[in-house]
Amino acid sequence: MNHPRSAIKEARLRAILDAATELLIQKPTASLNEIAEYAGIGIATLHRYIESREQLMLQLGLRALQVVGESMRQIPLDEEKLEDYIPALIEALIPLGDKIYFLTHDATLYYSEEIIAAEHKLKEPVCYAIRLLQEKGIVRQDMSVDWVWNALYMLVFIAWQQVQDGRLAKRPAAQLVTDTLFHGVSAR
Amino acid sequence: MNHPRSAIKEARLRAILDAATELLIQKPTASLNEIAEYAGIGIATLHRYIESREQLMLQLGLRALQVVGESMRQIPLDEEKLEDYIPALIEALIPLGDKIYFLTHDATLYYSEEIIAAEHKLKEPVCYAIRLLQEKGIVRQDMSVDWVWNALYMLVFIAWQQVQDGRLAKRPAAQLVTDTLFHGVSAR
DNA sequence: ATCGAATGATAGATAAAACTATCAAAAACA
DNA sequence: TGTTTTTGATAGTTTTATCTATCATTCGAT
Repeated sequence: MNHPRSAIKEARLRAILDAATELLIQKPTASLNEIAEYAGIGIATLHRYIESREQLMLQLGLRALQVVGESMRQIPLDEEKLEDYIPALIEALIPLGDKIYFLTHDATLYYSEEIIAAEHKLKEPVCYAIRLLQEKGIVRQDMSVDWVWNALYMLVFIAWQQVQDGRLAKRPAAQLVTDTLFHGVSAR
Repeated sequence: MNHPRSAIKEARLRAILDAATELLIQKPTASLNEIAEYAGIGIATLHRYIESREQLMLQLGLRALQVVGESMRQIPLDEEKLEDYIPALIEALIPLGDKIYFLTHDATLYYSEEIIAAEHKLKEPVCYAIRLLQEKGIVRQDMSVDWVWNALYMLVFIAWQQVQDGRLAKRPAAQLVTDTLFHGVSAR
């Protein structure tokens, strides 16, 4: 029994997922009733589109990873201009903060093998790039690839948060993350 | 009706909170029953010590902030050796990762005014130090104090996580965070 | 305008966790 | 040892959110 069939239904499902995302960022404990209300639909209809809360969260997580993955694949890993890869990546990732929000904050997703696998697959190309950068002497070799990846990820996330809260302008955010990641907060 | 009266009771309450902390890190969705079992006490006794789940979470959060605050107050803000402040702070903060875990991951705590106020009070002295460091030309002035604080906080947290997972040795963790915070991941 | 599908309001079933009450057994204390 | 307090097991109540069923109304395509 596949819930969505036509194109219209898929669009509506997308709208529901968008609304859920938006509300859950404001209020991570929002119930399905609240989500339905926020999306402007009846609770019954919500249940016609999603199988369960768990499935909803899983979908949000997977969709997030998918969107992030697509953005990431746009960035070319050019051997010539290797040092441009990370800055370009950051630039692309910053606006997606809302999508990855769940991945860091929803406890139920921690257990999903599916999510963990997808997340791992996602970081792979980035880790590969980081390894290359280390070999080329651009990134420190005494820091693990994993550490660099995590630092990158976290900085992107807090930048997005600050933009969200209006404490940081959108435009300079990417440059700030890049600067901080590569050179830290030290003056000169 | 104040639940804990004698010193023994307070010790027991502490033990319960410790157990709860430990379990909730492994399994953020653990029920009170599971927590009681993990702590090796009956569910009825657990309820004799805590008023409700919400109160438990609040207590864990406040206790975390208290512990962190105490550690932070140990670090002297010496005008002479201003540049040693942050490294010393990081050194002191790394082992406390488990205490601050909730503050970043439990959704119910987001709403507590009490927590938010305590958190704000906590960061104040650090932000003051960061401001001084900026004035002395040690920290970049084109980055907001808030940004530096968040970067510091996040790096400490991911370091603790990696130590926890055995992906990073305990000893070099603080140095790694300090290095990354001040000079980033760039080689040379 | 009409027919079939989709919706929303409502009422209610189900499930799971939080919380309470009770009482016999154990522990603490004097 | 005898008394008081605390505990743990158990059973039961309350609460809350998820999920289902129904049906009159609305929407959309023709």
